[in-house]
Amino acid sequence: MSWKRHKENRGERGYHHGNLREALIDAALALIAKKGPDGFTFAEAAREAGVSPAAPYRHFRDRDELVVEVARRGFNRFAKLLNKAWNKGRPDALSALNAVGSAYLKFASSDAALYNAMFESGVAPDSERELKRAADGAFEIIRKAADLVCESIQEDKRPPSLMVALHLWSQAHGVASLFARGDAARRSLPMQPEDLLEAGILIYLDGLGIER
Amino acid sequence: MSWKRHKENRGERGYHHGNLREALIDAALALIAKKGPDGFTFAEAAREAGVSPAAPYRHFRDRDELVVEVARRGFNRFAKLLNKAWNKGRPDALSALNAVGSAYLKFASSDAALYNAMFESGVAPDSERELKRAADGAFEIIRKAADLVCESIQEDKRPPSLMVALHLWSQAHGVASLFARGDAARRSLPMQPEDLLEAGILIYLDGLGIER
DNA sequence: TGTACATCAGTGAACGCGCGTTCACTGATGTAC
DNA sequence: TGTACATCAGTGAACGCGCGTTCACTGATGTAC
Repeated sequence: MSWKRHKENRGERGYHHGNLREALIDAALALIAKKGPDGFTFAEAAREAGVSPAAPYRHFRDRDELVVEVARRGFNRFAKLLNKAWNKGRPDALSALNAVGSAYLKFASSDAALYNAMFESGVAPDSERELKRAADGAFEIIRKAADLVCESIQEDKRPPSLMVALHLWSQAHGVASLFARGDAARRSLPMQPEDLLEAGILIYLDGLGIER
Repeated sequence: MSWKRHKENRGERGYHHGNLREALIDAALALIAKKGPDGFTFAEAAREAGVSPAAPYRHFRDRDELVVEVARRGFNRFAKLLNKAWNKGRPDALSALNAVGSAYLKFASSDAALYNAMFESGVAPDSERELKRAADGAFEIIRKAADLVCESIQEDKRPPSLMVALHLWSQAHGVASLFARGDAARRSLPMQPEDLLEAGILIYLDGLGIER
């Protein structure tokens, strides 16, 4: 409840909330975490934020707009985390790529509400301009990683790095969404998801013929 | 509306529906296809089946039990299709595996309602015994494929075939759920999802060191 | 073959509930002069 | 610095709606004798 800091730290607040928009997003996150991306309601988010059911309409046209905003922020945060894990490809491409993989799975499991909103909320990724920008921003990290990995392949054998990026993404998303999700639909796995993904990427890179 | 065949082929039916259970499952499928796995209601399914809102309770304890049943059937059908595509590994392991991959994606896109119920409905896969059996049955095909593929690898380099199966599954699921889904959340892709998956599997198998 | 009876599947009316949305409103905030 | 006013964010009551669930019921079906 970040808005509390703007006012008194007690429960009371004045007629104006002060930061309702943020509070609604927080509430949506909490509710998505609890009940999945379709299981939360506008009214409930308002209640959680301690505000009348009509108040959210000052900030969001409807429920959908709120979900899209949550997803957008999710992608931004996701991009930041992946970028940090990538660390400009240091100390070497392979280690950095593995770090990205782990960060991917970690995000999917510990920020399950965001990940759900981003990938399973049913919103069309291209429906909103800003949403698409944010999603592209996250994918950009994976592309950069694929680029660097491809550079170490002999030129005449070098695959299109976009394809490599898509392979990496779908492998990571597959592991995340089957075995590393943060909700009840997670499937059990006789190993750590991180290890499964790391091994898969390693084998794939061998297949590409990168030297290591 | 398979029950119609049991009765007259006209719209009328007697006091008893004749095959309400099936009709409700059909209705659930249609509604899931239209609105996603969380977007359908018990009442609406009843209406669609032309029956009073209390009638479904004779066949399903609640909404959830109906979704689980849909998912269970989905896995059974999925297993059948994959098995057919696998065709006992003929003419050779690699071709058969690719056929399985294509069948996987085809199912995800043309039976999107089933696929959604199976993987994104929020039901815990292990919550229902029969659901788990059905899901295991589908995975079993992938395991068989992985086994055969692994056999052609020099024994001292042979990876655990369970791991290989999990890699194949997550790769296929990743592509399916990002790029080959049959609903509005499908992401656009500058190539055929089948080709993306096939290329990915090929590279992966190269990395495993199978000869071909 | 007919009849009595048990079982079962679907009815329809009713209930309480929470949701989405609207409306005229009001209290707080900021700004022009 | 004070005051008048415009703007804005949130109120609270109200509405219509569809949902889930229950209930005593009733019509159809099957079976025992």
